Amino acid sequence: MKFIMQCINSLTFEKNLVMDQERPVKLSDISKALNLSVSTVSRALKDSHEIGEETKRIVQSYASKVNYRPNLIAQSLKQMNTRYMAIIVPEISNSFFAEIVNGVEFVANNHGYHVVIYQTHDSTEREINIIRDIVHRKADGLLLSPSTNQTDVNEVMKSIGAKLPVVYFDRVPSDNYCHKVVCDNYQAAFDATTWLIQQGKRRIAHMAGPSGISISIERLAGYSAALLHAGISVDPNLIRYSNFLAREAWDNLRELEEKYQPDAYFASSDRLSFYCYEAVQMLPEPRASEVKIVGFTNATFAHLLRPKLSAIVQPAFDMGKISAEMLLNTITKKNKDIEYGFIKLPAVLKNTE
Amino acid sequence: MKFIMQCINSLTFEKNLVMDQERPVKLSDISKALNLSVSTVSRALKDSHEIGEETKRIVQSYASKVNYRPNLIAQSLKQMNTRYMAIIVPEISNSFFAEIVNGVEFVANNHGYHVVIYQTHDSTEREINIIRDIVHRKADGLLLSPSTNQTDVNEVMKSIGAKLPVVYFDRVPSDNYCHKVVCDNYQAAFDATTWLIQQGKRRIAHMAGPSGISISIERLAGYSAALLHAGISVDPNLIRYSNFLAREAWDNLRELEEKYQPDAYFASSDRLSFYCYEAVQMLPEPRASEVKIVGFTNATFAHLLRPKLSAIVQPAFDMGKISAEMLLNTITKKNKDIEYGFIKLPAVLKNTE
DNA sequence: ATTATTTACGCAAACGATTGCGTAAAATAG
DNA sequence: CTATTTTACGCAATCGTTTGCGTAAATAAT
Repeated sequence: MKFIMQCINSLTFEKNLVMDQERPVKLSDISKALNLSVSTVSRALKDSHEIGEETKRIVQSYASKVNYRPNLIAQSLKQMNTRYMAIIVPEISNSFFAEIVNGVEFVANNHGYHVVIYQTHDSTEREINIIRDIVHRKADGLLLSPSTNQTDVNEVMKSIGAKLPVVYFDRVPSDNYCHKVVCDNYQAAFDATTWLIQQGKRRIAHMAGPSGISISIERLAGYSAALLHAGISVDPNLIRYSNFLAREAWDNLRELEEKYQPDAYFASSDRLSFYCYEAVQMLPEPRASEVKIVGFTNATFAHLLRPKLSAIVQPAFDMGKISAEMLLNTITKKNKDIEYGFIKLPAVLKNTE
Repeated sequence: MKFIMQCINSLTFEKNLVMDQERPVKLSDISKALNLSVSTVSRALKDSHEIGEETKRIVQSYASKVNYRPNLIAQSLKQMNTRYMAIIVPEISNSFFAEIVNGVEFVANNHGYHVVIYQTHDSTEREINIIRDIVHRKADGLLLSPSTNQTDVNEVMKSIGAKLPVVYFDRVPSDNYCHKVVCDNYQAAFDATTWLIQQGKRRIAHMAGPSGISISIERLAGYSAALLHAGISVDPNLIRYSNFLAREAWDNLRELEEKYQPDAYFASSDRLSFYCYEAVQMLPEPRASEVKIVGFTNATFAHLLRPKLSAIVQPAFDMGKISAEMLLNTITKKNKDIEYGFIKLPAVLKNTE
């Protein structure tokens, strides 16, 4: 019995081997089999009006019988488009960006587009290489959240020019000659800070992201406005800029704790939120459980933390959807008059018990 | 002054517009400019021995001057390869898979390959469509961790046959006619369960993944072996299979708590670990802090949870690296005799205080 | 000096599709 | 019944490379 099974497997295996030799069927195969020209077959398959109904039926049924799939490489070469869009994010493991990607995929797939995901790991050098490569591979469009150091990237983007439709999201350039999708960072930061104030906090530290990028600026502005609105002066000592290296954030946190002992933290990014949380948990009680933290994060399990990490949750999925829609629009009406879009979505404060 | 700036910007803008009209330079542009044939230019650029040294220098320097980049689409069409590999994962926001992707990228990029990431969101239908699309787009290879329901996927993979080199990772088929990279799930589960036993736990529930897939089977085996090794009988009531829907896991957890009140949980996946943790935290004290949990997870911030979530951490980055290396090997020595590889890496238990 | 061999390049056919144009046959118009 | 239009298809160029083969000129061998 076992021997028989062995034989069957072996047969299946050989059959597969034979099938594997077959190359994918192409237009000329169909044209030969049906005694038609390649062009007729091509047109018949796309239901052209120049082809007789009868012929179309024959071609289409034969094509589906032999499981014909057009060679996308050849199509791309001829049509000068690839039907895929690229998205560049710092890190896919970051839930915020993962959700954005999901939103993008949702829209793109519905339009027959593919999404190719790239990670910069917050390295400008990688980012530039990626952008070059995307251009090189002829992506139809790019969704971009530029990494920390913007100047070089801008240079590259300039040199690419209108050759590649681009939609910026999250971190966006300040000028208005581009498509942008963001959340209302100012309002979110204002709300978060106001909430901390309502909890009785006064010495609220702000762990900001790299200075100079849009999100840092807007979140700082919202934080400051909330303080001033509550009649609290803004203490520059309580504001710390960190890039995305753990080291820098930790140094900032340690110094804040040593010198200023804030009674609350407002963290400007996912990673900063968790660094902050970790640093505070390492403090001796009762401070560890008294210091309140609110931070930008879309991490799915943030609500599991005790004491709580209050979270500003961005509508990442929608941001992704809208970004992709904007990109598809500019891809399809290329060469037409460009109308730059700027979408701002609200973020919500959660885990405030 | 502001007016002048405006003008400069305007000028730059127009200049860019002009540049944008330029299409990318191609071989024939170079050949015309240098009065050489296209073939000579092509060969000169790849340093062919059939071209005179002098000519090569001229061509190469001119090409780099005009910033020539070969059209990858055309190259792909001609050479019948695309120099990119696809990787299919359930969810990129899952740190385990994100790390795998990073490992894959690391190796692939070093070999001039691109990595295109696809998500199935644990939908077999999506998975099949993705695989078809990957074949369609002529990826050079595929890294695959098949989703829950394997049969349909196997069917598709069969029909693809040897046309596309594939390396399986994490969740792998049982047969030996394929390349596989996994961690030692059995040993990891054994260690985790043994640790719980050492903590004095006896009624250890196992939240298993979908039955039938490799990781579930091996982890269950390790769990059972550890119990038996400690002289504890395996109670089937304490073993619950959940697919990746939250609903099912929650029902399982509720029933376990109502009927059996385990004193520890061993969770078989990232998501299950967190569901488990959440469910236990919702129990009344003192159970909430007495019940110990250990689960497979690579989440970077798992160590922040209190009470602790002990974690079995897989060497995801290395798994990714090795998978990519295996794939590159089979891509390059296609048609040669295939030697199937099976790599098993150790996982480690962390957060055990 | 004659033949054989390199050397250094060009011609043209691929790769697999798309598409403008040309043209028989069929249909309609005059 | 001829003239014109429409229908239904084929030819061949094209997208940008790569590569087998052919061949002059230059060099080497006899």
